[in-house]
Amino acid sequence: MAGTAATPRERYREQVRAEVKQLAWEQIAGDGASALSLNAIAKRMGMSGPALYRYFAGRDELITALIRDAYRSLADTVRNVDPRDLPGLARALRDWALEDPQRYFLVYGTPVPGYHAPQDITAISSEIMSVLLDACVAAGPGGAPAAAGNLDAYLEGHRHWAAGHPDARPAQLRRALSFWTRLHGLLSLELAGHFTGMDMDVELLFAAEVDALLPD
Amino acid sequence: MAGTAATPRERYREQVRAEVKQLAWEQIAGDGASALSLNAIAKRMGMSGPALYRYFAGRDELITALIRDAYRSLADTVRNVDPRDLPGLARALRDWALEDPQRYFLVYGTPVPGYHAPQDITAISSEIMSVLLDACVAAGPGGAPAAAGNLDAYLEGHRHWAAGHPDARPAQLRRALSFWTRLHGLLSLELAGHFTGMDMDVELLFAAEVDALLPD
DNA sequence: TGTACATCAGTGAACGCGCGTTCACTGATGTAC
DNA sequence: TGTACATCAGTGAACGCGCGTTCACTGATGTAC
Repeated sequence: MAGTAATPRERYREQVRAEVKQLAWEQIAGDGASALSLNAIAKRMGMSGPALYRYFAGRDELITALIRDAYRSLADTVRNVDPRDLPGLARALRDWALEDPQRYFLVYGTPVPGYHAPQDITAISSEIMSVLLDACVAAGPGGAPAAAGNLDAYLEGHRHWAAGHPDARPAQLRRALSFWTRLHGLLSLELAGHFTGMDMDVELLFAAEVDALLPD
Repeated sequence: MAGTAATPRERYREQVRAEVKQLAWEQIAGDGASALSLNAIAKRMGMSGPALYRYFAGRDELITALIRDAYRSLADTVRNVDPRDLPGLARALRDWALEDPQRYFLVYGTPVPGYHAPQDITAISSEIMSVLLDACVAAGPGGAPAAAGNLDAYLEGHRHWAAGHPDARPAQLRRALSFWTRLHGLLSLELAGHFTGMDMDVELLFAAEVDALLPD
């Protein structure tokens, strides 16, 4: 890796940090991010509460690390997909979300009260968006030339969020935005349990929505 | 109204209950539902904590009442729209969401940890869905005959959630589901602040998505 | 209209809990000569 | 290889806080005769 050979102490430090995060995720998986408690984690590790302050400056730093890891994990996941395979990208996103719903919510759900993301996290966020744009451009030309309300014209003037893709046509930008928002809508409703009473095969809905994004 | 004439005491009770809920909403608007505290509300009312137990059996009952009111409010809002005006319905939903983001999240967001909705709330939920279905049927026949993965065939066999609409065609059921999930995707990402860094006119995106749901 | 009683709103003290965080300290591990 | 010192992990006590909830009680409001 990038760093030089780690001393045993450094390796031990990283190991304990990882274990803390691991237990934090288990805690979050149960009751959500707002239930995260340093003392509870310490207890499960067989240590006393203050010991964790050797590894994290406080609760906030731990949450930040978790959120960063979640973004990083998603970014790595989508970058592992063939950049020309839009349905594959959708499937990867879905699998990632179902693997750990609370992790998904930490990224795209209700914001944690009073928390503001540091800059490196927003960087990972646009890395994800960039992969999405790649796939949406590769999927071919966009569909209908212009949607109502001249959205296409607007997008021509507001494509700063797609800075790495000056070649993308407005219809392809639209496709990326729809991909993102539509799939998030389905996933978040599913993960929140809003389909449970409906006896609905969400995967089928998901596939249909992906299909609607592809050229005829 | 339905009840008989209220005694002064009964009226006072309702008044205090309403004030408690009002302050609870203000608290939620700031820090989300998990930050709701009975003691804090009592303090803001100039009363001592235990006094609230005259009006709510506990924190859980208060949250339940708030969630019920939120669902009720949304149901009333959508029922106030011309049942044939699908774009109007979309606009009403959007306005309602923007009016109080946390109220929207209480209905469609990350579920409150450890909370299970009582039956009357799921009833209101299907009331909302029913209005949606009305508008989606009235909007005309569905678009393309069948999406990929024979979703239409599946929906013919799984339309129990649309019990009040035996006349609705599969393409119209699809339209309702897309309406719900797509607009939720946009709204929840917007309310969670995921568009803020993008300099994006979400209302335009919203209008375009609604447009895409209408027959050509 | 007045008296006797029941109902109910609200108080204040208390319980037990878990939280994040600080601080002074003990022991073990590593480093330098 | 051995000694002297510095570094660092982890402990235990403590602080202050706010939480939900219970309990016995006071005082005011309503009801019945």
